[in-house]
Amino acid sequence: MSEDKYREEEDKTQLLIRTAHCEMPNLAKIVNCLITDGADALPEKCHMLPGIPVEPMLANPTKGVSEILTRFEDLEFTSEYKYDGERAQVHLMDNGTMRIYSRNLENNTSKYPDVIDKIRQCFSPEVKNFIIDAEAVAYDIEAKRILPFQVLSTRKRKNVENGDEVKVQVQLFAFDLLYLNDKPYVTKPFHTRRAALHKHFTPQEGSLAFATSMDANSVDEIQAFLDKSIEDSCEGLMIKTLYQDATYEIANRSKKWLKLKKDYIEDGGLGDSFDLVVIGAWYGQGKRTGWYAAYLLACYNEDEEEYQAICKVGTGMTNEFLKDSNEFFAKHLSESGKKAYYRTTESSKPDVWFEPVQVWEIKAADLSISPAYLAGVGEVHPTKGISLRFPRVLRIRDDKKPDEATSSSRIAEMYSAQPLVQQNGPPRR
DNA sequence: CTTGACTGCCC
DNA sequence: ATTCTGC
DNA sequence: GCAGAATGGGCAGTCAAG
Repeated sequence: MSEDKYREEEDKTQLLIRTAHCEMPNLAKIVNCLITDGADALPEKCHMLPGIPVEPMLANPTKGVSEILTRFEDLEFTSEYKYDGERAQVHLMDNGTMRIYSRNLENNTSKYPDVIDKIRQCFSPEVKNFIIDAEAVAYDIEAKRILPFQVLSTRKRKNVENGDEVKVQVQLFAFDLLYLNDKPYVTKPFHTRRAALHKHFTPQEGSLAFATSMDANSVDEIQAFLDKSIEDSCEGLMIKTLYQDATYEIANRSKKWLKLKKDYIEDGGLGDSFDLVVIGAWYGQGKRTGWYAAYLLACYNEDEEEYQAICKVGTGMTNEFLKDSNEFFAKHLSESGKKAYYRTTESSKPDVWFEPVQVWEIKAADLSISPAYLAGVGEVHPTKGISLRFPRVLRIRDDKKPDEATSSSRIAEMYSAQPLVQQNGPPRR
C-alpha cells in the first residue's frame, strides 16, 4: 500500500470511530465492534438511536458581526436567539419512553417529568421516535416571560415526582432535529432539519417554543437582531449555516456554530466592564502550582470607605501578565492579613491578602445576587451582595487609584439595570 | 435534627 | 462558562 | 483552527460533625 493510500485509510477509519463515538458514546460497544467486525461495520452496529445521547454541537465565540461575515464568507446562514438555560436533548423511543440528556450527556430525565409530560402534547401520533435539541429555560407562565438561569438552577435535580408541585416551570426552546421516525437527520443541512422540526412539532405556550430566528445576512440586520435578543432576555445569538457545511456531524468539527454575545464585542466597550481592586490571591494548580493563580477583587463603597469583595478572577491573563502580577503583588503583601476595611465572607477567603494598590479592568457577562460576596450588600438585598458571572481580566488600570474603583452603588445600579431584573423585579427572600 | 464543608454539574 | 497556549 | 488546561459563580445533593 502506498504512503498516501495508507494515510487515506487511516483517516477514514478515524472518522468512522469518531462518528460512532459521537452517536453512541459507549466505548465497550465500539471496541467490541472493532474487534469482531472491524471499523467498516461501525455505521451499522454503533449508530444514533433514540434513547442514547448524542454529542451535542457546540459553538465558537465571535467578537462581532464582522467576524461572522468573515468566517462564513459567502455561505448563507441564520441567526437564532441564544437562550440562557440548560441544554436539553429530548428523546422519544419506539416504546413511548422519553428521556432528556444534558450537554454532558447526563441523563436528566428524572429532573424533568413535568417537561416530558408537556412535550408529549406537542407532536402527533405519526411521530414514533425522535431526538431534538433544545434549551430548557425557566419560565413564568402567567407573565409569559423567561426567567434567569439562576432561577432555573434552583429546580430539584433528582426524583422530581410527577405529581409534585414543581416550583420552577420550564419551557423548552427547540432549535434542531437530529432524528425522526427511524431516520437520522444529522447528515442533512440545517434548513432541512429545521423545516422538519417545525413541521412535526407544535409549539404550545408554556411547554414548547421554537428558537426565535432570522435569516437575513446583512450587518445591520444581525446587529439589530442581537440588540433585540438582549432586550428579550437572551444571552445573544447563535449563528448557523443553512445549506453548505450545515450538517450536525460532530466528528468532523464539534464547534460548527458561532455564538455572539454582547460581552464578546471588543469594539466600543459594549458589555459590562468594571474597574476592581485586587485584594488577595489563591495559589494555583497544575501549570500554575506555586503561583498566585486566581485573584480576589473588590469594588469600593464610598459611604463605608471599605472594599467589598465581588468575585475571583483567574482567566484573561497571559503568562506574562501572570508572572508580572506575581512579582508585583509579592511586594504588596498585607503584613496584617485581612484589612479591617475589606468586606468579605468566610467562604471567599484567599490564601494571601494584599495592600489595595492596583486596579484591574474586568469584563463580565452578568451580575448576580451572591451568597459568597458582599459587593453592594444592603442595596438590592438586605444580606447578600452582588457577584459577576464569567469574570475575566482585560487589563491593568494604572490610571486609577484603588478608591477610584467602580463603586458599590454603581454595581447595584448595574445589577438592577439588567433586562431580567427590570422585568421580574429583584429576587425575593 | 441542623449545619456546614465538600462534590458534581449547570452555565 | 472564558481565555490562553502549544501544536 | 483545534484540543487541552488553567480558571470563574452558583445551585442541589451528600455526608460527617455538632
